[in-house]
Amino acid sequence: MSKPAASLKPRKSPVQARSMATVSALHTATIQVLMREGLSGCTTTRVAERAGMSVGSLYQYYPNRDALLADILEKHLDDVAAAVEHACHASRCKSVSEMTSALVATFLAVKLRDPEESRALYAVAGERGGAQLAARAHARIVTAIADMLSTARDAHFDDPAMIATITLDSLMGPVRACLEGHAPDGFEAQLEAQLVRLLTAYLATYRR
Amino acid sequence: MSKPAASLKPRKSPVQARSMATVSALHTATIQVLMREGLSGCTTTRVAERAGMSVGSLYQYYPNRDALLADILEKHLDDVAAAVEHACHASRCKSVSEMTSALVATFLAVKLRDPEESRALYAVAGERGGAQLAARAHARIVTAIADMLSTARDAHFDDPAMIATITLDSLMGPVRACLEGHAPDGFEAQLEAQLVRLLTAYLATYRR
Amino acid sequence: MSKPAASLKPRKSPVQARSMATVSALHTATIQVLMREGLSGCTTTRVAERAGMSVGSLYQYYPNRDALLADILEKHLDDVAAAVEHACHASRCKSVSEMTSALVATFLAVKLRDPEESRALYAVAGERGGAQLAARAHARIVTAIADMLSTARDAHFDDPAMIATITLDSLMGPVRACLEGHAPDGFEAQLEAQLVRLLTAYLATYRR
Amino acid sequence: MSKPAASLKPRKSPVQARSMATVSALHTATIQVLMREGLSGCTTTRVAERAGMSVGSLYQYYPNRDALLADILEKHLDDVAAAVEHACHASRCKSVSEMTSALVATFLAVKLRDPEESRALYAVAGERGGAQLAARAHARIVTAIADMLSTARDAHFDDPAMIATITLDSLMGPVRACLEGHAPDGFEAQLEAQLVRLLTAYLATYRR
DNA sequence: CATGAATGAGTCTTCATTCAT
DNA sequence: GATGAATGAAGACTCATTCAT
Repeated sequence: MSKPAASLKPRKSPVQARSMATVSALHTATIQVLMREGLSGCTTTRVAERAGMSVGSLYQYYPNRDALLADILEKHLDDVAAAVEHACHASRCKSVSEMTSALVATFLAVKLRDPEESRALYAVAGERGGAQLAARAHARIVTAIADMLSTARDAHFDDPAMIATITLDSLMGPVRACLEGHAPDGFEAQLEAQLVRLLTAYLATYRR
Repeated sequence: MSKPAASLKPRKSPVQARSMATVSALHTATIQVLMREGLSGCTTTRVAERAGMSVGSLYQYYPNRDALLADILEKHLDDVAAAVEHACHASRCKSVSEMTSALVATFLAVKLRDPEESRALYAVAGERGGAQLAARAHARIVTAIADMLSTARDAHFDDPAMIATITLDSLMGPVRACLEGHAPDGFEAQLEAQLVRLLTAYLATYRR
Repeated sequence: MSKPAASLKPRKSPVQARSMATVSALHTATIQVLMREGLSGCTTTRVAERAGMSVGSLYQYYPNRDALLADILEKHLDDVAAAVEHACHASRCKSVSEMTSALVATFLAVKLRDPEESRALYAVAGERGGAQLAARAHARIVTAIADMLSTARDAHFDDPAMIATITLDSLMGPVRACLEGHAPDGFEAQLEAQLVRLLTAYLATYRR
Repeated sequence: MSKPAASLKPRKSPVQARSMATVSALHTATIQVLMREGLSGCTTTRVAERAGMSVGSLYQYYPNRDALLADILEKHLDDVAAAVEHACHASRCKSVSEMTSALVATFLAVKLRDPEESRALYAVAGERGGAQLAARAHARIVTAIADMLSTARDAHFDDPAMIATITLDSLMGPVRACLEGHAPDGFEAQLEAQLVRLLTAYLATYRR
């Protein structure tokens, strides 16, 4: 992820079974290499090798390295955003406490489902193209949360977008820390309960 | 920050005035290049050039590029940790509300004093060696917060380390988001107040 | 055109109608790609694509890229040589002035009929295998001109081959310059007249 | 010579003795590789190797392959143009016959001084960037010849530029053919005399 | 026979690092 | 000590060619 990158879009739409398998292999391989070697060690050769194919094949599916990285990042972010949007929608008109529980549970579920992947992608999100994708996903999620909060049965928010932003970001902090390994033993076990407590207490200050 | 890096320690202890000035110039130059060109564009030649010296001189002070990056990251993290430790120490035996205010104010002050620098360093922290440094600083800060919380006049924490971790991480989330630019207009203005509100509400749930 | 190229000959003799059409399509496509993308941009894939077939099919007709390029060059050179031979034969026993007019007219006609093609092929002729083909065609044309000159009604040449060589080459110079675009406006319009004047004056110095 | 080529200018001005030697070595090596391997075989690695240095060093002096090729072409063309300009200037106000002799002698002298170099550069001149350089040099020489012709003591030219173009191009044709090896034995020996004869006869048709 | 995905050697170019001056 | 030219391994990417479908 750097430079001006001609096109970040994949070259072929993976319609055929073969293509899908290949793209999927690349996806997995990229995550693995990213984890093991870091962003700068995530070379096209290494990814192709790990995916069991030649560099040439990689370039049959992605026009350049950045497009590959952007693609896996985007897919991940889309998953997360979609999951949160769904949860938020389902929790409309509930109480703040219920909203919080659903949000935290959902967020942890998607983010910690494949911790390796989540962790590996933080590096990608930091770079040029990745930052934009991350920003878009962030905005999308903030909107979903804000919309949900607006319908809270037992609270009123003058500036839902701001509250939603704080909510999301203070949720992401511990999740990220957890993924990056800054966490005492047994932290993860209590993570959900603590986050629910944190956010519930926060949002409850807006109870009407 | 990559590869197995022989030694990440600076070559000379900056005892002499000259050395200190040189190292300082390198420090500044590195941050600037990091900001302008990104991690991968932060080459030794460019850093040396910006610092007004030759590459050869840079290598007089650091055994390799990673050591340089690790050094500036470490210094930054030390600053932050020291500031938080100081604030935490000064707030011992106060009320949860006072603790929260002090902590948030201090954290924002150090992190947002030079936002560019903070942001640039996230990329460094993401790579190999940086993660360890970050973990160490994180642990140090958690300890400081936990120690402070243990003395809270109006609350009791069974597991101060866990609470401290959540506290710190949920503080870092919004700060990071802010640095990375995912923030609506006027977000920063309200940031401090909201974070105080968030953490105060959270810690207050442990009020005795 | 490069490397040691196993065999430069087409794989099949275009006996069948289908083959002929295919080879012809490749011929056209190659010229077009050559013109649009230059020699180095003239890839087998692009040629096949433009010819409306797959790379695999291209390789059914030519053993390698060089053979394809050599083939189109050879065809062009054969055309030119044949035209000149014909004109020279038809002008035997005429006056120097008539010979000159016929030669110039014929040469310009074939070379400028499709200027793009002629130009594109110069690049091909420059490389390895192309030089030999060009040399052969050159020799053939020189012979034709020399034979014609030997029969001139109003002049006598002691060394017809030498005179023919000078004649041909000094004709090719302006033609090439014209094709390559080094030519003032209106140059082309006067080209034929000037070349006739040039060569007539030259050959007339051998008038008996 | 292809693509958009950022900058075609050398990176350092070869002011120091060392630099000059290095650049000179690259110059020679490039010509040699160009001759032996053709334009497409003239790779940066090969050139550096032949010049007895590493690729890195080559890139210390030229920003990319095209700049290297353009530079040697430009130097050659400048030499030729300068020589012709000088000769033309020195022959002002002479007779057509004297002008012709001087022009032909000068042109052959510069072009055949180092035939290898001249020949190798034709391929370079064919490509994108090279064509422009060639066009510029061509125009410069045509102007020089036209200016000279205008002052001819024994002839008058209504359109000196056109005549000069024909003159130059019909001179270049045989020279080029000679360099490319399309020439019977003993051709070169008579070349000068024949070219003088050719051009003198041509220009004499404009005698007043 | 046609197809086009797969291959991988080979290109250009960069950059961390060294060392002669 | 400082300098910066030289090095060359390594990376991104291309493309001629093959071969399973």
